[in-house]
Amino acid sequence: MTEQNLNDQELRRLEELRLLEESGINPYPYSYDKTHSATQILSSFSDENPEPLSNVSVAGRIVSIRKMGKATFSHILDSTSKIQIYFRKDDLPEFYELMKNLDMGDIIGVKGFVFRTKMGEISIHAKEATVLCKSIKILPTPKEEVDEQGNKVIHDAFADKELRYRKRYIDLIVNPQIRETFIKRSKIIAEIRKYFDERGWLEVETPILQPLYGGATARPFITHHNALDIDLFLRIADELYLKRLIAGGFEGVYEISKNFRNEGMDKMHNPEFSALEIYVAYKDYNWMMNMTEELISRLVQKIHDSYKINYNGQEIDFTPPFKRVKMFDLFRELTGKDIKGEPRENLLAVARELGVEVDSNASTMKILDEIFGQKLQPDLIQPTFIIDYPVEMSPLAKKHRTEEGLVERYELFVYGFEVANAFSELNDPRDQRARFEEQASIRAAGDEEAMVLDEDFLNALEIGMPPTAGLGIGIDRLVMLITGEVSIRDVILFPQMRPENS
RNA sequence: GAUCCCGUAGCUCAGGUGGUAGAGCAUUUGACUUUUAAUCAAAGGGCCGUAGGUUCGAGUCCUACCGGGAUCACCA
Repeated sequence: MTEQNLNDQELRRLEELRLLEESGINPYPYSYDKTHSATQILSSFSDENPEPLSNVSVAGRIVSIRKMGKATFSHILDSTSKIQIYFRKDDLPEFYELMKNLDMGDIIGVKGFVFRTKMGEISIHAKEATVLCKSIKILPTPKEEVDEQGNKVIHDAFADKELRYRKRYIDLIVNPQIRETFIKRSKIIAEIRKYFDERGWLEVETPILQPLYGGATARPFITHHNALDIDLFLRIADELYLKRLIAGGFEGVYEISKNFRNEGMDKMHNPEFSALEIYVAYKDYNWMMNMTEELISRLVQKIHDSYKINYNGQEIDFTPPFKRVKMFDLFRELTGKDIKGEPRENLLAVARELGVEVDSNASTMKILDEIFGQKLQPDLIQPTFIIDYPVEMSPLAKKHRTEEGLVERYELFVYGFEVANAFSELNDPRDQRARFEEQASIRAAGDEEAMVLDEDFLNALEIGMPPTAGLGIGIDRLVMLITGEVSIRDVILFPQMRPENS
């Protein structure tokens, strides 16, 4: 921060800072004893008995100032809410003088008594006040109005998305609804941990730097370890490590994992994102489906106090049980015929008939995926489990116990996007090796995203992994649904951005 | 990666067919001891994203680049 780069307002604030110090004030003191949060005061004040709140202290950032000569009204914002402070020159003459050198954005502590103003707002009448931090840079100044219907109207909101994402700390200060979103995100994750911990499953940490990447189909980020002089990959998933732990004897493990995928960014994708994976021994995908339903509906209930939410203008009902549909039954509904096991050429013809855009050399798996993605997935608005996928689409899932050519896998779709993916885990090492080899040939044919054979993971399966059910949930998308946000950037505190000065 | 749109004061935005920049909030000065988008009076504040080009003259027209958004493609 050089003085040349500052505008007139900022230079003025530096001058105020100097004046404060000159008058013996430390503008950056070490601590402050606050007795209450703003919310605690607002929710516990009673007009009949204000006595319990006759001597409180609060701290927060000045977000509005209305000076009226020898009295001033101001709102300060703490982590819970805004609260109005009433300053009278008669009550604190020295601080009142000092207030000339305070601005919007400064942080202060206030001691006083709680009362209700003529206009009906619960406020603190200041008896003592302390500067806790002087702000040099200017905050945006949105104004809040309450119209006749009692609705909040925000004027001049800080709305520039680029600035909001790059300077999230400003966004959090001036856009209270964003703060709410991230509080909800934290609650959702805490609730997930609580649910799993109650059941005795172990939260574990597995490597982010992996010598081989696996557990999903995606292009990885590559980095280099100097001491070992080897390239390492940032994980695209933690699946293969968690399954090693099940082989190692843990019966329930989960990890909330940052994964990294070197692919495009849009409102559904950020290069680093959070995923939950959980593996439970001696269970299958049917059991896991019930667990998923219970977990997700419970999360919605905890946040909304209801199973029904509104997402992007659409009511979504998370009341269990969720709809369950076999994938090929959906295909049958769409096409009027059973396309399971059809040769590639026939599937291609079906796709063309439906107007699905698909490359003529696309694999069987790709064609099915395209038909599903373009024709079926967008209509899966209400929570729906899609069950039993073709084996080619699922190299880590166990073959179906009765259906030839399928695996025991389901995905949960809500509002047209995938929220969860789970299967009865493949634990036959011979089959797993064959699937990896199949992936290798797909890779050789030019698909960079096909899975890489992981010999050590196969070794773990050869040592023996019990029957296991596994589940992955995209945390960011789940948070989007539950908080009503339509862009992943609004549920990630610091979304990836291109650097400003390149 | 493709297409379209955007970039003007700290913030939100105006700036027909080219003629050296405007408003509200914020800031400064003054008035005001229950206001709440406080109000009233006055003042200051701009590399108009960057670099070229056309022109007597560019915020405005053209080109490239930088950054962002939306849609599509790719992708869980």
